[in-house]
Amino acid sequence: MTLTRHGRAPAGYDPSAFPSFAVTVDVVVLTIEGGRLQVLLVQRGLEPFQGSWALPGGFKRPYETLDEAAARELREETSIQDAPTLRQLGAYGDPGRDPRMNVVTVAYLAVVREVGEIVAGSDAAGAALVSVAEALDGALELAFDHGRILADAVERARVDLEQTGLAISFVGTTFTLAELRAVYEAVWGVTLDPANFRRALIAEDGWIVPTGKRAQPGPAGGKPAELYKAGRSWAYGSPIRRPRRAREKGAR
Amino acid sequence: MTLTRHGRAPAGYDPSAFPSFAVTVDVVVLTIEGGRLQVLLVQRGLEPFQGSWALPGGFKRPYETLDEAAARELREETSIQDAPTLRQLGAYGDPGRDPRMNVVTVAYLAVVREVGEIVAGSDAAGAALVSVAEALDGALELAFDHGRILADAVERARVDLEQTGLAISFVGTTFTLAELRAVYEAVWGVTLDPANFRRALIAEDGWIVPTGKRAQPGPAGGKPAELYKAGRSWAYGSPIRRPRRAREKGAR
DNA sequence: CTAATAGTGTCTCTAAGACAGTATTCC
DNA sequence: GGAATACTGTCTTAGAGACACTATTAG
Repeated sequence: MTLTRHGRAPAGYDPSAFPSFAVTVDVVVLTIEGGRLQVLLVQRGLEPFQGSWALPGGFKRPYETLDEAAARELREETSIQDAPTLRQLGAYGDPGRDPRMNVVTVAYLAVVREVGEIVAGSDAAGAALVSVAEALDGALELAFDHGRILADAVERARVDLEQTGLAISFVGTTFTLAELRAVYEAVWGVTLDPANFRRALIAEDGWIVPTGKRAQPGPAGGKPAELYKAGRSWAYGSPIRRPRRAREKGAR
Repeated sequence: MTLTRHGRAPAGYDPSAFPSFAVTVDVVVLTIEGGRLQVLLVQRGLEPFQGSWALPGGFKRPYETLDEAAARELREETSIQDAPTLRQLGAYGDPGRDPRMNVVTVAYLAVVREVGEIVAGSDAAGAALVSVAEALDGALELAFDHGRILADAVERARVDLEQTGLAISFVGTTFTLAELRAVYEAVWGVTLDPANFRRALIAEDGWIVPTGKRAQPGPAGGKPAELYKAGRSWAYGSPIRRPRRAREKGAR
């Protein structure tokens, strides 16, 4: 048979008439630690990428959706049971991206407060949280095209931080305004004015709800910060806009 | 063999140990005609979607990238030889999305000034430009999950119109400000003030460059509009921001 | 002439941003 | 007390938006 105009096989198709692929799902798990954006990477003992780091991932199964496959991979490799912010980044299918076989991978972005216990697998030489800056500047050898995927994921996180309520996924159920501000500062690489940040959040109801409790001050002291929980408005967007003229991080 | 922790087959893998898929590429071609956003759809004579409309698309081949596959499909079905704005939307792999076989499709968005001659294929009962509003409100029966893909494409276009220089892809090499404004109005479904629109574009150099020529007025008369060409700044973004409080289209 | 479209000038109001000053903690 | 962090109040300014007005065409 020949391929039809649409490239799809008609009703009585012959499976040998079109190329077949393995389809995998890779997950970029981002979190904030020490005021810096971090990504979860695993190290594998397998050729031809022995010793290099890779994103966690695995095969899609025929009877699950892509979203379900990503959620399953996340559950299998971390102690994260439920990641509401698991979102698709895109598909990567360059020929030769996996030298062993014909693989199209679909990348996902997950944003979590903490990674928790990392589930050690049989073939994993290790797994670690790595600074995104380090992973992207070439200091770390990344397998496949995972460097490109990671770069795309970070760019997506920067956009979503402004367009969606992604920010609260980085913090716990209760948080201080300084913690929330640190999320924006780490992902965007900027410094935000604490006073204006607060004002944007309390200008309208729905962003933050006071709990009445206070956080413990750090070792250097300071006034104890109020603890808030997230309001309903995060379902629709973010109260903080990305600064047009980015103030360098650390500048004042 | 068993699947490894990463779900990938190790060096001496057995191809029968993981599920295989057909990978297709579908292209959402958007254009503006008559002040309305339109999409290119094809009608097919094949079961089980006989009589329904679908996005143009076809199989990815092993030795091309996904981007190349999308560009090839676009060339094969329209007279568009080169679409600089061909961008990936995402992957769609729900089980059963194609009842005939196991298919993961990767959707692309192309924005063009005009579709030109539509290349008729052997199995295509027809091809047409259809209003996006009509295609999405259920008036038209769309095959597979192409309704969802189209909805995602339109949402992406709305975002990219603000974040990137997508707008000039909708117009020709020279254009009037009214034409350019119509792009923003059609995609966002809003009415923009012509005066403020002009001001945003001439506030900085780099957005529009006067050609010295003037367009012919329409049948209703009016002052002939200056013809401009696009400046360099469109590579980095858009001078027009999406209105926060959307004025209804047609309101004044 | 009127209707229609292109283009100019100007006013108002909001929100971003800068920053001085106060409150409460640790040392 | 001083240093550090949390929080409040206020001023300035850039930009979005509204809209009156002028210019040039078709009929």
